[in-house]
Amino acid sequence: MRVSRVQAQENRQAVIDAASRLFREHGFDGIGLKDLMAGAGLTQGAFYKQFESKDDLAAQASRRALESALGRWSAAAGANPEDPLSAVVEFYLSMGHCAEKTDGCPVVALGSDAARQGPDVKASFEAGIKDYLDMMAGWVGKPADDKSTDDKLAEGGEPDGKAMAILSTMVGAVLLARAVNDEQMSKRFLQAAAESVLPQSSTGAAQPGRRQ
Amino acid sequence: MRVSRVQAQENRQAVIDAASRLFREHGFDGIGLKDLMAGAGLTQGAFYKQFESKDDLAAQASRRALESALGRWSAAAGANPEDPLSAVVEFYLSMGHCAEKTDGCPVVALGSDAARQGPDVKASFEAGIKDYLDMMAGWVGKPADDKSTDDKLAEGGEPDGKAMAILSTMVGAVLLARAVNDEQMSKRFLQAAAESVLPQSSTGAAQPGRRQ
DNA sequence: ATTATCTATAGATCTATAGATAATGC
DNA sequence: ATTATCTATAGATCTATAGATAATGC
Repeated sequence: MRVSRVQAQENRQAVIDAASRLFREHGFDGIGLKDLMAGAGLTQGAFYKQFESKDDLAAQASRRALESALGRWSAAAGANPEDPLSAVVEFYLSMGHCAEKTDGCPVVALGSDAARQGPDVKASFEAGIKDYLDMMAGWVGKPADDKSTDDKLAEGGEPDGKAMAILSTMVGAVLLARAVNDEQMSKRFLQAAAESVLPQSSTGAAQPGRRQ
Repeated sequence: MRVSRVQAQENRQAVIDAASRLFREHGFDGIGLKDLMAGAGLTQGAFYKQFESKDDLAAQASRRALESALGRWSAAAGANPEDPLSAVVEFYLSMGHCAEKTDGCPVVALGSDAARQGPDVKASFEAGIKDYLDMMAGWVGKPADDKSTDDKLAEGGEPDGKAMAILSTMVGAVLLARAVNDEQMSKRFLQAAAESVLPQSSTGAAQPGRRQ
Protein backbone atom coordinates (compact mmCIF):
# COMPACT_ATOMS: atom_id res chain seq x y z
CA MET A 1 0.00 0.00 0.00
CA ARG A 2 2.88 2.35 0.55
CA VAL A 3 3.79 4.65 -2.37
CA SER A 4 7.05 6.43 -3.21
CA ARG A 5 7.93 9.78 -1.72
CA VAL A 6 7.47 11.38 -5.10
CA GLN A 7 4.03 9.82 -5.43
CA ALA A 8 3.16 10.90 -1.90
CA GLN A 9 4.03 14.50 -2.79
CA GLU A 10 1.89 14.24 -5.91
CA ASN A 11 -0.95 12.90 -3.80
CA ARG A 12 -0.60 15.80 -1.42
CA GLN A 13 -0.79 18.27 -4.27
CA ALA A 14 -3.80 16.45 -5.71
CA VAL A 15 -5.62 16.72 -2.38
CA ILE A 16 -4.88 20.45 -2.17
CA ASP A 17 -6.07 20.93 -5.75
CA ALA A 18 -9.29 18.99 -5.16
CA ALA A 19 -9.91 20.78 -1.85
CA SER A 20 -9.38 24.17 -3.45
CA ARG A 21 -12.36 23.41 -5.70
CA LEU A 22 -14.50 21.44 -3.23
CA PHE A 23 -14.22 24.09 -0.50
CA ARG A 24 -15.29 26.77 -2.98
CA GLU A 25 -18.27 24.64 -3.97
CA HIS A 26 -19.44 23.60 -0.50
CA GLY A 27 -17.79 25.95 1.99
CA PHE A 28 -15.22 24.98 4.63
CA ASP A 29 -17.93 23.45 6.82
CA GLY A 30 -19.94 21.94 3.97
CA ILE A 31 -17.63 19.07 3.08
CA GLY A 32 -15.83 16.45 5.20
CA LEU A 33 -12.40 14.87 5.13
CA LYS A 34 -13.75 11.71 3.52
CA ASP A 35 -15.05 13.54 0.45
CA LEU A 36 -12.02 15.84 0.29
CA MET A 37 -9.70 12.84 0.15
CA ALA A 38 -12.00 11.03 -2.27
CA GLY A 39 -11.65 14.06 -4.55
CA ALA A 40 -8.04 12.98 -5.02
CA GLY A 41 -8.86 9.25 -5.15
CA LEU A 42 -7.66 8.55 -1.60
CA THR A 43 -9.30 7.48 1.63
CA GLN A 44 -9.74 9.37 4.86
CA GLY A 45 -7.06 7.42 6.71
CA ALA A 46 -4.25 8.98 4.67
CA PHE A 47 -5.23 12.48 5.67
CA TYR A 48 -3.26 13.02 8.87
CA LYS A 49 0.05 11.86 7.41
CA GLN A 50 -0.29 14.71 4.91
CA PHE A 51 -1.96 17.49 6.91
CA GLU A 52 -2.00 18.65 10.50
CA SER A 53 -5.74 19.26 10.61
CA LYS A 54 -8.69 20.21 8.45
CA ASP A 55 -7.84 23.83 9.20
CA ASP A 56 -4.34 23.25 7.84
CA LEU A 57 -5.78 21.91 4.58
CA ALA A 58 -8.18 24.85 4.45
CA ALA A 59 -5.21 27.24 4.58
CA GLN A 60 -3.26 25.31 1.90
CA ALA A 61 -6.31 25.01 -0.35
CA SER A 62 -7.14 28.71 0.04
CA ARG A 63 -3.61 29.63 -1.02
CA ARG A 64 -3.87 27.31 -4.01
CA ALA A 65 -7.26 28.70 -5.00
CA LEU A 66 -6.01 32.29 -4.89
CA GLU A 67 -2.91 31.38 -6.91
CA SER A 68 -5.06 29.70 -9.52
CA ALA A 69 -7.37 32.71 -9.67
CA LEU A 70 -4.41 35.05 -10.12
CA GLY A 71 -3.30 32.83 -12.99
CA ARG A 72 -6.64 33.39 -14.70
CA TRP A 73 -6.30 37.15 -14.24
CA SER A 74 -2.86 36.91 -15.75
CA ALA A 75 -4.17 34.94 -18.72
CA ALA A 76 -7.04 37.36 -19.33
CA ALA A 77 -4.68 40.33 -19.08
CA GLY A 78 -2.16 38.70 -21.39
CA ALA A 79 -4.85 38.15 -24.03
CA ASN A 80 -5.39 41.92 -24.23
CA PRO A 81 -2.14 43.71 -23.34
CA GLU A 82 -3.51 47.02 -24.67
CA ASP A 83 -6.14 47.17 -21.95
CA PRO A 84 -5.57 44.44 -19.35
CA LEU A 85 -7.94 45.97 -16.78
CA SER A 86 -10.86 45.84 -19.20
CA ALA A 87 -10.02 42.27 -20.12
CA VAL A 88 -9.98 41.17 -16.48
CA VAL A 89 -13.12 43.12 -15.62
CA GLU A 90 -14.98 41.71 -18.60
CA PHE A 91 -14.13 38.17 -17.58
CA TYR A 92 -14.65 38.68 -13.86
CA LEU A 93 -17.98 40.49 -14.17
CA SER A 94 -19.50 37.96 -16.58
CA MET A 95 -22.44 35.63 -15.99
CA GLY A 96 -20.07 32.79 -16.80
CA HIS A 97 -17.84 33.61 -13.85
CA CYS A 98 -20.90 34.21 -11.71
CA ALA A 99 -22.19 30.68 -12.45
CA GLU A 100 -18.80 29.07 -11.99
CA LYS A 101 -18.60 28.78 -8.23
CA THR A 102 -16.19 25.82 -8.16
CA ASP A 103 -13.45 27.43 -10.22
CA GLY A 104 -14.32 31.09 -9.76
CA CYS A 105 -12.82 33.71 -7.48
CA PRO A 106 -12.21 32.27 -4.01
CA VAL A 107 -12.75 35.63 -2.33
CA VAL A 108 -16.37 35.56 -3.49
CA ALA A 109 -16.86 31.83 -2.92
CA LEU A 110 -15.24 31.74 0.53
CA GLY A 111 -14.91 35.33 1.74
CA SER A 112 -17.71 35.11 4.30
CA ASP A 113 -16.32 31.78 5.51
CA ALA A 114 -12.74 33.09 5.64
CA ALA A 115 -13.79 35.84 8.06
CA ARG A 116 -14.73 33.08 10.51
CA GLN A 117 -11.50 31.08 10.11
CA GLY A 118 -8.23 31.26 12.02
CA PRO A 119 -5.10 33.24 11.14
CA ASP A 120 -3.68 30.62 8.76
CA VAL A 121 -6.60 30.75 6.35
CA LYS A 122 -6.69 34.54 6.61
CA ALA A 123 -2.95 34.66 5.89
CA SER A 124 -3.61 32.76 2.65
CA PHE A 125 -6.33 35.20 1.68
CA GLU A 126 -4.20 38.18 2.64
CA ALA A 127 -1.31 37.02 0.47
CA GLY A 128 -3.59 36.28 -2.47
CA ILE A 129 -5.41 39.58 -2.19
CA LYS A 130 -2.09 41.43 -2.14
CA ASP A 131 -1.14 39.61 -5.32
CA TYR A 132 -4.39 40.77 -6.94
CA LEU A 133 -3.66 44.34 -5.87
CA ASP A 134 -0.06 44.24 -7.08
CA MET A 135 -1.22 43.04 -10.48
CA MET A 136 -3.89 45.73 -10.72
CA ALA A 137 -1.55 48.45 -9.50
CA GLY A 138 0.20 48.29 -12.87
CA TRP A 139 -3.07 49.03 -14.66
CA VAL A 140 -4.56 51.90 -12.65
CA GLY A 141 -3.19 55.22 -11.48
CA LYS A 142 0.54 56.00 -11.62
CA PRO A 143 2.07 53.52 -14.00
CA ALA A 144 5.73 53.79 -12.99
CA ASP A 145 5.22 52.39 -9.49
CA ASP A 146 6.63 48.92 -8.98
CA LYS A 147 6.54 48.72 -5.19
CA SER A 148 4.56 45.82 -3.81
CA THR A 149 1.52 46.26 -1.58
CA ASP A 150 3.56 44.72 1.23
CA ASP A 151 6.32 47.31 0.84
CA LYS A 152 3.81 50.14 0.84
CA LEU A 153 2.12 48.91 4.00
CA ALA A 154 5.49 48.37 5.69
CA GLU A 155 6.45 51.98 4.95
CA GLY A 156 3.20 53.11 6.55
CA GLY A 157 2.23 54.49 3.17
CA GLU A 158 -0.66 53.99 0.83
CA PRO A 159 -1.29 50.84 -1.11
CA ASP A 160 -3.10 51.69 -4.29
CA GLY A 161 -6.50 52.93 -3.14
CA LYS A 162 -7.89 52.86 -6.65
CA ALA A 163 -7.02 49.19 -7.06
CA MET A 164 -8.55 48.43 -3.67
CA ALA A 165 -11.78 50.21 -4.57
CA ILE A 166 -12.03 48.46 -7.94
CA LEU A 167 -11.37 45.06 -6.37
CA SER A 168 -14.03 45.77 -3.74
CA THR A 169 -16.58 46.65 -6.40
CA MET A 170 -15.81 43.55 -8.46
CA VAL A 171 -15.91 41.17 -5.49
CA GLY A 172 -19.07 42.72 -4.08
CA ALA A 173 -20.91 42.65 -7.40
CA VAL A 174 -20.33 38.92 -7.94
CA LEU A 175 -21.19 38.18 -4.31
CA LEU A 176 -24.49 40.05 -4.65
CA ALA A 177 -25.20 38.58 -8.07
CA ARG A 178 -24.85 35.07 -6.65
CA ALA A 179 -27.00 35.71 -3.59
CA VAL A 180 -30.22 36.38 -5.52
CA ASN A 181 -32.54 34.13 -7.53
CA ASP A 182 -33.36 36.67 -10.24
CA GLU A 183 -30.90 36.23 -13.08
CA GLN A 184 -31.81 39.59 -14.55
CA MET A 185 -30.88 41.23 -11.28
CA SER A 186 -27.55 39.38 -11.26
CA LYS A 187 -26.78 40.72 -14.73
CA ARG A 188 -27.58 44.27 -13.61
CA PHE A 189 -25.16 44.02 -10.71
CA LEU A 190 -22.34 42.83 -12.94
CA GLN A 191 -23.11 45.46 -15.55
CA ALA A 192 -23.43 48.30 -13.03
CA ALA A 193 -20.10 47.32 -11.48
CA ALA A 194 -18.38 47.13 -14.86
CA GLU A 195 -19.68 50.56 -15.84
CA SER A 196 -18.53 51.92 -12.54
CA VAL A 197 -14.95 50.65 -12.73
CA LEU A 198 -14.59 51.26 -16.49
CA PRO A 199 -16.56 54.49 -16.78
CA GLN A 200 -15.29 55.50 -20.19
CA SER A 201 -15.96 52.41 -22.29
CA SER A 202 -18.97 50.31 -23.19
CA THR A 203 -19.00 47.08 -21.26
CA GLY A 204 -19.61 44.48 -23.92
CA ALA A 205 -22.70 43.15 -22.11
CA ALA A 206 -26.24 44.11 -23.10
CA GLN A 207 -26.39 47.82 -23.97
CA PRO A 208 -27.72 49.81 -21.04
CA GLY A 209 -31.00 51.52 -21.80
CA ARG A 210 -31.65 49.49 -24.93
CA ARG A 211 -34.92 47.55 -25.18
CA GLN A 212 -35.95 45.13 -27.86
CA MET B 1 -44.94 22.17 29.51
CA ARG B 2 -47.29 23.53 26.90
CA VAL B 3 -47.31 27.34 26.55
CA SER B 4 -50.01 29.65 25.20
CA ARG B 5 -50.31 30.38 21.48
CA VAL B 6 -49.15 33.92 22.12
CA GLN B 7 -46.10 32.63 23.97
CA ALA B 8 -45.43 30.09 21.22
CA GLN B 9 -45.43 32.89 18.66
CA GLU B 10 -43.05 34.88 20.84
CA ASN B 11 -40.79 31.84 21.12
CA ARG B 12 -40.81 31.46 17.34
CA GLN B 13 -39.77 35.08 16.91
CA ALA B 14 -37.08 34.67 19.57
CA VAL B 15 -35.63 31.69 17.70
CA ILE B 16 -35.59 33.63 14.43
CA ASP B 17 -33.91 36.59 16.15
CA ALA B 18 -31.27 34.40 17.78
CA ALA B 19 -30.67 32.49 14.54
CA SER B 20 -30.29 35.71 12.56
CA ARG B 21 -27.30 36.53 14.79
CA LEU B 22 -25.92 33.00 15.28
CA PHE B 23 -25.94 32.21 11.56
CA ARG B 24 -24.05 35.44 10.84
CA GLU B 25 -21.51 34.50 13.50
CA HIS B 26 -20.98 30.84 12.56
CA GLY B 27 -22.37 30.38 9.04
CA PHE B 28 -25.36 28.24 8.08
CA ASP B 29 -23.31 25.06 8.43
CA GLY B 30 -21.37 26.18 11.48
CA ILE B 31 -24.12 25.91 14.09
CA GLY B 32 -26.62 23.17 14.87
CA LEU B 33 -30.29 23.11 15.83
CA LYS B 34 -29.48 22.48 19.49
CA ASP B 35 -27.48 25.70 19.82
CA LEU B 36 -29.90 27.69 17.66
CA MET B 37 -32.78 26.71 19.96
CA ALA B 38 -30.66 27.27 23.06
CA GLY B 39 -30.10 30.82 21.78
CA ALA B 40 -33.79 31.41 22.53
CA GLY B 41 -33.75 29.37 25.76
CA LEU B 42 -35.47 26.34 24.22
CA THR B 43 -34.46 22.75 23.51
CA GLN B 44 -33.99 21.01 20.19
CA GLY B 45 -37.23 19.02 20.49
CA ALA B 46 -39.40 22.10 20.02
CA PHE B 47 -37.82 22.93 16.67
CA TYR B 48 -39.97 21.00 14.23
CA LYS B 49 -43.27 22.27 15.63
CA GLN B 50 -42.07 25.74 14.70
CA PHE B 51 -40.08 25.21 11.48
CA GLU B 52 -40.19 22.86 8.53
CA SER B 53 -36.45 22.29 8.41
CA LYS B 54 -33.14 23.97 9.15
CA ASP B 55 -33.29 25.43 5.66
CA ASP B 56 -36.66 26.97 6.49
CA LEU B 57 -35.18 28.67 9.57
CA ALA B 58 -32.21 29.81 7.49
CA ALA B 59 -34.60 31.59 5.12
CA GLN B 60 -36.60 33.19 7.97
CA ALA B 61 -33.45 34.23 9.82
CA SER B 62 -31.91 35.69 6.64
CA ARG B 63 -35.01 37.80 6.07
CA ARG B 64 -34.91 38.97 9.67
CA ALA B 65 -31.19 39.80 9.47
CA LEU B 66 -31.68 41.86 6.31
CA GLU B 67 -34.64 43.71 7.83
CA SER B 68 -32.62 44.51 10.92
CA ALA B 69 -29.72 45.73 8.79
CA LEU B 70 -32.04 47.97 6.77
CA GLY B 71 -33.28 49.39 10.07
CA ARG B 72 -29.73 50.39 10.93
CA TRP B 73 -29.30 52.07 7.55
CA SER B 74 -32.52 53.92 8.20
CA ALA B 75 -31.34 55.04 11.62
CA ALA B 76 -27.96 56.20 10.29
CA ALA B 77 -29.65 58.07 7.44
CA GLY B 78 -32.19 59.65 9.79
CA ALA B 79 -29.39 60.95 12.01
CA ASN B 80 -28.05 63.01 9.09
CA PRO B 81 -30.93 63.89 6.73
CA GLU B 82 -28.73 66.44 4.91
CA ASP B 83 -26.45 63.72 3.58
CA PRO B 84 -27.90 60.26 4.30
CA LEU B 85 -25.55 58.46 1.90
CA SER B 86 -22.46 59.76 3.68
CA ALA B 87 -23.94 58.82 7.02
CA VAL B 88 -24.62 55.26 5.91
CA VAL B 89 -21.26 54.91 4.17
CA GLU B 90 -19.41 56.22 7.21
CA PHE B 91 -21.10 53.71 9.47
CA TYR B 92 -20.91 50.79 7.04
CA LEU B 93 -17.26 51.31 6.09
CA SER B 94 -16.05 51.63 9.69
CA MET B 95 -13.75 49.30 11.62
CA GLY B 96 -16.58 48.97 14.14
CA HIS B 97 -18.91 47.45 11.55
CA CYS B 98 -16.03 45.36 10.23
CA ALA B 99 -15.45 43.83 13.68
CA GLU B 100 -19.13 43.32 14.38
CA LYS B 101 -19.82 40.12 12.50
CA THR B 102 -22.78 39.01 14.61
CA ASP B 103 -24.89 42.13 14.13
CA GLY B 104 -23.32 43.50 10.95
CA CYS B 105 -24.48 43.33 7.35
CA PRO B 106 -25.76 39.83 6.54
CA VAL B 107 -24.71 40.11 2.90
CA VAL B 108 -21.08 40.26 4.02
CA ALA B 109 -21.46 37.72 6.83
CA LEU B 110 -23.45 35.17 4.81
CA GLY B 111 -23.16 36.13 1.13
CA SER B 112 -20.76 33.32 0.21
CA ASP B 113 -22.96 30.86 2.10
CA ALA B 114 -26.18 32.20 0.56
CA ALA B 115 -24.85 31.43 -2.92
CA ARG B 116 -24.81 27.76 -1.92
CA GLN B 117 -28.31 27.73 -0.42
CA GLY B 118 -31.68 26.94 -1.99
CA PRO B 119 -34.19 29.37 -3.49
CA ASP B 120 -35.86 30.25 -0.16
CA VAL B 121 -32.71 31.68 1.40
CA LYS B 122 -31.85 33.44 -1.86
CA ALA B 123 -35.37 34.90 -1.98
CA SER B 124 -34.77 36.42 1.47
CA PHE B 125 -31.49 37.93 0.30
CA GLU B 126 -33.03 39.16 -2.94
CA ALA B 127 -35.85 40.94 -1.11
CA GLY B 128 -33.47 42.48 1.41
CA ILE B 129 -31.02 43.62 -1.26
CA LYS B 130 -33.86 45.25 -3.19
CA ASP B 131 -34.80 47.11 -0.02
CA TYR B 132 -31.21 48.36 0.30
CA LEU B 133 -31.28 49.53 -3.33
CA ASP B 134 -34.66 51.23 -2.98
CA MET B 135 -33.42 53.15 0.03
CA MET B 136 -30.22 54.19 -1.75
CA ALA B 137 -32.06 55.14 -4.93
CA GLY B 138 -33.41 58.19 -3.12
CA TRP B 139 -29.88 59.36 -2.36
CA VAL B 140 -28.07 58.90 -5.67
CA GLY B 141 -28.83 59.93 -9.25
CA LYS B 142 -32.23 61.28 -10.26
CA PRO B 143 -33.96 62.30 -7.06
CA ALA B 144 -37.60 62.38 -8.24
CA ASP B 145 -37.81 58.65 -8.98
CA ASP B 146 -39.97 56.72 -6.57
CA LYS B 147 -40.35 53.48 -8.51
CA SER B 148 -39.21 50.38 -6.66
CA THR B 149 -36.41 48.13 -7.89
CA ASP B 150 -39.04 45.44 -8.43
CA ASP B 151 -41.13 47.72 -10.68
CA LYS B 152 -38.09 48.67 -12.72
CA LEU B 153 -37.07 45.07 -13.27
CA ALA B 154 -40.66 44.11 -14.15
CA GLU B 155 -40.73 46.85 -16.82
CA GLY B 156 -37.53 45.44 -18.26
CA GLY B 157 -35.90 48.74 -17.40
CA GLU B 158 -32.92 49.77 -15.34
CA PRO B 159 -32.77 49.56 -11.61
CA ASP B 160 -30.47 52.23 -10.34
CA GLY B 161 -27.04 51.22 -11.60
CA LYS B 162 -25.29 53.78 -9.45
CA ALA B 163 -26.88 52.36 -6.28
CA MET B 164 -25.93 48.85 -7.37
CA ALA B 165 -22.33 49.83 -7.97
CA ILE B 166 -22.06 51.64 -4.63
CA LEU B 167 -23.61 48.71 -2.77
CA SER B 168 -21.17 46.34 -4.51
CA THR B 169 -18.21 48.47 -3.46
CA MET B 170 -19.37 48.69 0.14
CA VAL B 171 -20.11 44.96 0.47
CA GLY B 172 -16.88 43.95 -1.25
CA ALA B 173 -14.74 46.25 0.88
CA VAL B 174 -16.02 44.86 4.19
CA LEU B 175 -15.76 41.30 2.88
CA LEU B 176 -12.13 41.87 1.88
CA ALA B 177 -11.36 43.76 5.10
CA ARG B 178 -12.61 40.81 7.15
CA ALA B 179 -10.73 38.18 5.15
CA VAL B 180 -7.23 39.44 6.05
CA ASN B 181 -5.22 39.44 9.29
CA ASP B 182 -3.58 42.80 8.81
CA GLU B 183 -5.76 45.43 10.47
CA GLN B 184 -3.98 48.21 8.61
CA MET B 185 -4.93 46.60 5.34
CA SER B 186 -8.55 46.31 6.48
CA LYS B 187 -8.61 50.03 7.21
CA ARG B 188 -7.22 50.80 3.77
CA PHE B 189 -9.94 48.81 2.07
CA LEU B 190 -12.68 50.62 3.98
CA GLN B 191 -11.07 53.98 3.35
CA ALA B 192 -10.46 53.34 -0.35
CA ALA B 193 -14.07 52.24 -0.78
CA ALA B 194 -15.41 55.29 1.05
CA GLU B 195 -13.29 57.63 -1.08
CA SER B 196 -14.50 55.86 -4.17
CA VAL B 197 -18.22 56.12 -3.42
CA LEU B 198 -18.01 59.61 -1.86
CA PRO B 199 -15.38 61.14 -4.16
CA GLN B 200 -16.01 64.75 -3.20
CA SER B 201 -15.77 64.71 0.59
CA SER B 202 -13.19 63.70 3.16
CA THR B 203 -14.09 60.40 4.75
CA GLY B 204 -13.76 61.09 8.46
CA ALA B 205 -11.26 58.25 8.86
CA ALA B 206 -7.52 58.83 9.06
CA GLN B 207 -6.43 61.44 6.53
CA PRO B 208 -5.05 59.78 3.41
CA GLY B 209 -1.41 60.57 2.85
CA ARG B 210 -0.82 61.90 6.35
CA ARG B 211 1.97 60.35 8.42
CA GLN B 212 2.79 61.02 12.03
C1' DA C 1 -58.92 17.16 23.46
C1' DT C 2 -55.26 19.57 21.77
C1' DT C 3 -50.59 20.88 21.56
C1' DA C 4 -45.89 23.37 22.73
C1' DT C 5 -42.16 21.78 24.76
C1' DC C 6 -39.47 18.31 26.89
C1' DT C 7 -36.31 14.09 27.10
C1' DA C 8 -34.66 10.41 24.49
C1' DT C 9 -33.15 8.25 20.48
C1' DA C 10 -32.34 6.73 15.52
C1' DG C 11 -29.27 6.88 11.96
C1' DA C 12 -25.96 9.43 9.61
C1' DT C 13 -21.90 12.02 9.55
C1' DC C 14 -17.98 14.53 11.46
C1' DT C 15 -12.82 14.91 13.01
C1' DA C 16 -9.23 12.39 14.62
C1' DT C 17 -6.73 8.15 15.98
C1' DA C 18 -5.18 3.14 15.99
C1' DG C 19 -3.46 -0.76 14.01
C1' DA C 20 -2.79 -3.61 9.72
C1' DT C 21 -0.71 -3.93 5.26
C1' DA C 22 2.48 -3.79 1.70
C1' DA C 23 5.71 -1.29 -0.86
C1' DT C 24 9.74 1.84 -0.51
C1' DG C 25 14.31 3.13 0.87
C1' DC C 26 18.34 2.12 3.13
C1' DA D 1 13.25 -0.62 9.04
C1' DT D 2 10.41 2.82 7.56
C1' DT D 3 6.19 4.68 6.10
C1' DA D 4 2.00 6.03 2.87
C1' DT D 5 -2.19 4.33 2.64
C1' DC D 6 -5.76 1.30 4.00
C1' DT D 7 -9.73 -0.43 7.02
C1' DA D 8 -11.83 0.14 11.30
C1' DT D 9 -13.30 2.63 15.13
C1' DA D 10 -13.84 6.08 19.04
C1' DG D 11 -16.37 9.75 20.54
C1' DA D 12 -18.79 13.72 19.37
C1' DT D 13 -22.19 15.99 16.80
C1' DC D 14 -25.67 16.54 13.22
C1' DT D 15 -30.80 16.57 11.48
C1' DA D 16 -34.96 14.65 12.25
C1' DT D 17 -38.45 11.84 14.71
C1' DA D 18 -41.00 9.52 18.68
C1' DG D 19 -43.27 9.48 22.78
C1' DA D 20 -44.03 11.69 27.44
C1' DT D 21 -45.63 15.62 29.91
C1' DA D 22 -48.32 19.27 31.40
C1' DA D 23 -50.64 23.39 30.39
C1' DT D 24 -53.93 25.60 27.13
C1' DG D 25 -58.22 26.10 24.78
C1' DC D 26 -62.64 24.58 23.91
